[in-house]
Amino acid sequence: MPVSPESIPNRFDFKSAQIRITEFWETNQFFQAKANPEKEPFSIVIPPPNVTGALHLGHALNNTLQDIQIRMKRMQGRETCWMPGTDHAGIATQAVVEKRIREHQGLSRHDLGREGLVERIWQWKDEYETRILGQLKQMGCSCDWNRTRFTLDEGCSKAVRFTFFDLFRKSLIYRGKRLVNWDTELRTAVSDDEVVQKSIKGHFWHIKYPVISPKPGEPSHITIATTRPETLLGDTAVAVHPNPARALEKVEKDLFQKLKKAPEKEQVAIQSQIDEIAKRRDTMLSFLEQLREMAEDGRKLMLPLVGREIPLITDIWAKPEMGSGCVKITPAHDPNDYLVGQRCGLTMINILHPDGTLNSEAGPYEGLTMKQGRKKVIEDLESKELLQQVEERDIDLPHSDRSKTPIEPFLANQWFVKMGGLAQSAIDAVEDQRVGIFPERYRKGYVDWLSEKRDWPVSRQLWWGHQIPVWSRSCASDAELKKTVAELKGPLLINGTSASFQVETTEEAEKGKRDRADLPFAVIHVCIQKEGDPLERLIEDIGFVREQDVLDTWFSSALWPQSTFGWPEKTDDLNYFYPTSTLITSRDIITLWVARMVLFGLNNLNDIPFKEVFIHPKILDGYGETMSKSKGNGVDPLDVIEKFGADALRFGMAHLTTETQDVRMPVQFECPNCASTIDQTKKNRELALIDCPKCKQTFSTQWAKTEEEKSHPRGPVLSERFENSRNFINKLWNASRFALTNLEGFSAVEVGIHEMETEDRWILSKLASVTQSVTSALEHFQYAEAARLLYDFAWDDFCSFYVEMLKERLQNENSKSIAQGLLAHTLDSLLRLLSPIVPFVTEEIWQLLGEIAPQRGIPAPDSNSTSITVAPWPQADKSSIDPKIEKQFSIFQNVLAAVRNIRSQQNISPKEKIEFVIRTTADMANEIIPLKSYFASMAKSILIDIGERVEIPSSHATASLPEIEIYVDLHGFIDLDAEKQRLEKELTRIDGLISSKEKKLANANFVERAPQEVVQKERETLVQLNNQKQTLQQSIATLGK
RNA sequence: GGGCGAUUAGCUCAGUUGGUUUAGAGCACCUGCCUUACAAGCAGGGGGUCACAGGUUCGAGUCCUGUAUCGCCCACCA
Repeated sequence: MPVSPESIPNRFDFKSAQIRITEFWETNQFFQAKANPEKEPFSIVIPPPNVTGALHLGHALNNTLQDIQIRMKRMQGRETCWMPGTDHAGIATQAVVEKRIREHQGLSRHDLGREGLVERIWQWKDEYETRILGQLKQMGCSCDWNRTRFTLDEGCSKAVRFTFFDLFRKSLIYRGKRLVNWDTELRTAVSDDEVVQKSIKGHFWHIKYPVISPKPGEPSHITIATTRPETLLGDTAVAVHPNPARALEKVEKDLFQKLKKAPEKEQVAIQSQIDEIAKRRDTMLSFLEQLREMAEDGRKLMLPLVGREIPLITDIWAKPEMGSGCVKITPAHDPNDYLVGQRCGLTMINILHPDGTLNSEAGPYEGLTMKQGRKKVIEDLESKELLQQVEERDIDLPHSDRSKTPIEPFLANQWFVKMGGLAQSAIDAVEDQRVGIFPERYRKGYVDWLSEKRDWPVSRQLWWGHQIPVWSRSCASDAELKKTVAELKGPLLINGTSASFQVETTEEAEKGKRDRADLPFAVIHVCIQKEGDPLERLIEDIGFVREQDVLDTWFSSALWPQSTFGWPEKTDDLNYFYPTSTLITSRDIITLWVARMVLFGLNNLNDIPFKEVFIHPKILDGYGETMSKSKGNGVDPLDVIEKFGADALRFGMAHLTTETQDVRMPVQFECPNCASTIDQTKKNRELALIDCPKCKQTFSTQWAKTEEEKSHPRGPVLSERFENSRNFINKLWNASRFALTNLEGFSAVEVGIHEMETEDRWILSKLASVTQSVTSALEHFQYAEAARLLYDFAWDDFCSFYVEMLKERLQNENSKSIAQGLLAHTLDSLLRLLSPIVPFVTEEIWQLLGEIAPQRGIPAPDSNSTSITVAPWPQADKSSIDPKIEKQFSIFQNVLAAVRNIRSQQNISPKEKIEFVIRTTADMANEIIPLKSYFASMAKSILIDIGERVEIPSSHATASLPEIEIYVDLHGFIDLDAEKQRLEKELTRIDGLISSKEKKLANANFVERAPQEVVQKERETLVQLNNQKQTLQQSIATLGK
């Protein structure tokens, strides 16, 4: 079928191409991976997106970068597996689904029950998983879709259970009472990583605690200050520092140290702190010492409102430099107080129900929420005149990242993973480079975080997740304990191979403080390795009850690289693809996810999960804020694909991924009525409706809720950043369109170097360099560099020069065949190099090219392949790299630019043909002559003479390059003023250069100490510049006549 | 409080081990072009004392120190 410009549209129709090509890829199963010992494997597991919602631009970036690696490696001949899947995202997903059910039906999870809620979440999951996978496919991600996994599926669940059992058996998992971050809304503990600090306006209450029967000279009450007065209901002590004098001294000393090093402007503040300490020493020290003695004397205080006697104790947590110097201790509701409680053996009183209301320990306040409780406590204190003072104060309060409600520290039973040895193994893996982290600066955060070796709380009081495979039973007495253990070991044969048990002695029992009958003596926990093991029923029969809590989402995510390849089974896939090659993710989950994958990989398989990790940037909006749907500044990748195409999205993403992290991307609304763009501001991004300033019509945003609002067409949030990429793809499309229309009758022939023109050798030299550097850039995750190299090569070298130059040759039957060969070859290589980044447009062109030029290649013909996705990656032909040719070509380019510049400055119509001569050395002339015909085609300028002696036109414009003088014949229509201006501007520039060179060379130090070749070069340049100056001066003088 | 990063044109960003004729691109801007691959294009142009102050060096956007501003992460004051 003949190809004409008319048969191919002049814009790449990405919409239809994407659909067609995606189908083509799927039908041919190009992305399916099989363990194949003949080939070297390359595997990546996707960071499984949460099924909480649709993918955003950050995901688009993350997955584009993975796909580029995958596609390149596939072309490089590796057996390539990109494992897709999604994450159940416990808290996050349960929270959104609960919220929705509450909003739509007014029901809580307790109305639905566990099974009901979980079923609803599965529905949600199905919906969003489909959507997410669809988005990935639309982006062109070349995952092996047959392998798609989910962190709650059977295989992952098995891996979770086996891992849990293994750790349990090794006593690396234990249950303990800990102060946890309690989310009262979701009624679950959340980890530290799911807590964010928010500054809010609050108060600082000073409350008087009466001293019980004070001795003469002793105070009648002690004042403590608190931001959370309601917690006093759970107070079990008041503390004072054991050595207030020393503590003050130490603080003072530290401040002096700091003062010495501090910059001037901070010194005043530090000095005033020092003064404050001194003042305290005078006014308060003796009082604090008196309190210390009272504490040592065992004095007690009366807890206001509750009427409980609490001890006055000494503990270093009390800071004499702060507040009143005394601090109330609420061990069950404050992390620091908890530690004090442990140190001093204090009773821990939990005053909260899991839903955040006060329990019976709060006496008359029972049933109130914390907020109501605070109000009532304050009122009561006021009426009893125990409130001494109230200050306004900004307080940093921890909030749950999920429910956005304040966190209540809460004492609860939780399961923990012991991190000591596991963490150390993960540290070692990175420190001895078995796992490489790029950019390297992220290693520090990883190592530091693991070095803390804080035990990992893994239980969540949720319903959506992996239920903890532990059955527990309380024993009221030592006898009962012994009997049950004997039963487990005996008839039930629990010996650690597929089931194991632990005995948890309760703290109360340990301390011999068992004064409450409802507290057990001990608890036995049984962990069973396999789901559905008959043992589950057997132990339930003897009173064991399954743990209701589920595991932290990260527990299953941490197993992702192994569970998806079949672990705990020893599958061929696992053997072949594990450890995976590369992990590409964002920096906020280096600790939560990356570190834990490493330690679980080492624990389960005694091998790292991946060899290298690449941390990519974050995409921010124009104000430097993170994009998110809740702010209204989020860009939906599908909107970008809709408007600019998937390739433009991908190329744009690659282009953004520089070593310098984080990219600002100003975003705009696009008016759906007139397609004009409206810059997004912090104000308008929160509006449901926006009036287009151009067409005056109204459009809606993501915030549209009411029917009225939704009746307006939706205006998507986009970024102009992708326009350039779209244009580039179209440029590539049109260059290919040109090539296709000019390759008719093409047959691949062997082309020797002697048959080539200068420009052929030049483009091959450039192509070889770009092949080399693009390959290296991508292998080192330098995406922006790779995109830039390809952009410049395609647009500047290939389109602007090479294709332009071929136009003439393709008209000539004699030279046509070689020109076609080079055109086909260069385009072919360019397409392949671009294919990982822009797979759709390159595939589309590849198919068209395959029809008209089934064979291509230089020097020898090479056959096409069915799809560019499986075509071999171009090899750089290093023998083509020819600096001499490149130099020669750049001289041509400079002359061309000079002539074009003269044309433009002289306002010569593009249609007007002009003539010019070049005065230059014989050597230089030889360089230029082979390319001289192109001055005519590319600048409508005929080079009529060149050499050492040429006839200079009487009326001319001049340009002066190193060793080259250009005289453009402007007989008659020269614009003298314009020419004079141009020359003088050029002269000023040259003069500037000359003086800087002269200055440099006049410096004796430079001449003596700099390398001789540098000095020599400067000297030559100076001579050159002076020559140019002379030419210019002469021309100016001539003009004056 | 600890750690990390950034600061280059109006905007968003490049700038490899210090040395090409005195910093590049895209967008935006100005001038001229519908030149049969591409107006999502072509040709030309204007615009930056590389945040500031010191230092090292023959030579600094690039290396070192300090300052300022911004951002992120971690830990936190009853």
